[in-house]
Amino acid sequence: MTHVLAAVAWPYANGPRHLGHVAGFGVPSDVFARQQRMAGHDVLMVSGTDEHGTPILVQAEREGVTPQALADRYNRVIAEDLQALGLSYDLFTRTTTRNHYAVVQEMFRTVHRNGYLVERTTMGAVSPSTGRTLPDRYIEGTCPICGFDGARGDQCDNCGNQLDPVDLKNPVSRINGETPKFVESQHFFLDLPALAEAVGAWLETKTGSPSWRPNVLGFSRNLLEEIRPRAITRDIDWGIPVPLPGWEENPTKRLYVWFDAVVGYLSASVEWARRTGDPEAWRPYWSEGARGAYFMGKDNIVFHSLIWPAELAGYDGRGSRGGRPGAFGDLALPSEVVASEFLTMEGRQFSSSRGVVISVRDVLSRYQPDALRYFLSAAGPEAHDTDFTWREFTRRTNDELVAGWGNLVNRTASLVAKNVGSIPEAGDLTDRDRELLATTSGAFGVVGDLVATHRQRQGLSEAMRAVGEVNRYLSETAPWALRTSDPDRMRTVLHVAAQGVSDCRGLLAPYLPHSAQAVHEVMGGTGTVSPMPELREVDDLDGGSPYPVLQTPRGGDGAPGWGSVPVVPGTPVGKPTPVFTKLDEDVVETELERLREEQAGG
RNA sequence: GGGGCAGUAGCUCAGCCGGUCAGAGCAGCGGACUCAUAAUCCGCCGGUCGUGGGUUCGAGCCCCACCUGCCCUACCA
Repeated sequence: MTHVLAAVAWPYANGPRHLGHVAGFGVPSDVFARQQRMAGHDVLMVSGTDEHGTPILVQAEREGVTPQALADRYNRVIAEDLQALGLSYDLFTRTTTRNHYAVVQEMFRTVHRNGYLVERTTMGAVSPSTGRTLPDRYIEGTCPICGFDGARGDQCDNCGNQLDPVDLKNPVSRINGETPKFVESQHFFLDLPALAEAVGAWLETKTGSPSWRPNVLGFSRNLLEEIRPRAITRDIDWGIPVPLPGWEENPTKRLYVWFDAVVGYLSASVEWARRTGDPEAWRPYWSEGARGAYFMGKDNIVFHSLIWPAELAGYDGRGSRGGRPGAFGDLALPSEVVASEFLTMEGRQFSSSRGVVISVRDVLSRYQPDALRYFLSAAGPEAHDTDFTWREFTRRTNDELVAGWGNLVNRTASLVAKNVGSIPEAGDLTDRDRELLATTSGAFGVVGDLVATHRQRQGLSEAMRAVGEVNRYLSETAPWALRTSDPDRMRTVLHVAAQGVSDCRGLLAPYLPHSAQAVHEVMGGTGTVSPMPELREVDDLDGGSPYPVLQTPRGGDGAPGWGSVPVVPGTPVGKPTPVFTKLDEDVVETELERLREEQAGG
């Protein structure tokens, strides 16, 4: 038994999340966490909404609400969506809790005390009307190199050169059109060069690890080569105050959103522990022997393989300036950074502004969560970008999920119900029977290894192969033809088939938890085999406003392990109702039409 | 500009460290079966593995160049 921290990227609360988001961090982390729990590990899966930073501020102003009100709204929307998908967080919280503020400030103070935060004067763009930092990406102007008009502050999309916004000609704020002012400002920088050796050494230990994708490792190493100190404060009034005299009282200086967002993994662990009644319960998940798996999309790699490890190394005092850990003690760096590539939508990149988008909520309002989970697990962007199309979604659902797995459950349950009424006893097993049972029970080892090393697509394909084997077994043994000729043999076959279905259910449970539960019940089982997250309203632990959290009941009596569990003869099985809904072919056209309208209107 | 990924049957893709690796699913065609959400099972058809070089006894798998598409480049998973 190992302590496993499943650290899931924090969705940004400036709007509902779309399919690409849950393909990147959501489904893969849940498949992993569920499988690891079944395998007997002690898993802590945490996340929450990321609620600070400029985009939320801008969006709130556009809507005429406070940033907190905007964050409240989308925090709830996102939590509800993730719940509906069945993501089994032990705690899904948010970054505007007092607990989070306190943990982030403790992180800052200790890293500062250890000497890894340095103060510098910078020249940066601010909005003349508000005095806030204007991020590079919000500045537009003429490229000083190629003369292109639509260059952004950080990069010219025309010639591809990286730019410094100070050099842009005719710079204009994309937020309100005013001309930005470039002013000197004091900021704290995370001294990455002083931590580069520690981070580099940590990365080196991951070379050759089956849990690291080579491109993530390569990309991360590359980042280390040209490492520079990085500003972690901003001129903005929405964020966590800098906990130092002279700064804390200043309403226009706040910590940079990314500095606080990654600390969320720790603060959420702490919050989870405090809510269990044992405030120290988070520690085993953050100690050296624990496994810490971080899930995100590829655009987040830098924060998880560089910035966060550097913050942790600075906190622990592992950089070139030495130091010692703060109140949380020595904190373990991630053991693996699992990054997905991107999901595209009908051949185009997801874009809310261009209407190339479908929200998680929309999909779940019309389709079963496991159909979406199946598609994303079978065809998601695990190793490279992949495309979501309605045609392929419909095909995967109908031909693989419904016709392959759903039908196997249905035909088996139906045969048992009609001919016996309960799971029959097995008589003498033939070689064919043993072969099938060896295949389905043996698949646990293979699928488990694949999921544990983040090769979930292959894992699912192996699980579905087992499904195919059971279908083939039924065709070959044809129990329906034995009813009168050899009822004893029929009972044995049905017993073996029921065992095969049970095994497949277990193999698929991490991927398809909703239907695993349903299949369990169709086959006469009782109790919970797939715990589901619950949305609860809770009080802030430190006197802030109440808020919703997701929590998932742990273990329980009926929680099955990772392996074949013998079916119990005599368990009553009635006439089954289908577990999955087959999609009508016109779903494709309907959805494409919806998308076209979205683009026309958006 | 820098970095990365991909280019394998009509379609979507597997192919980990180079030696039954030329595969799977879908589509198409033919058969079987009828327990099951017209589901399932069997068989057939189908590819000079982007292009050109190189290394090797042997290369989708390694190296170089090129072509094409995509992504990241530090506040879109």
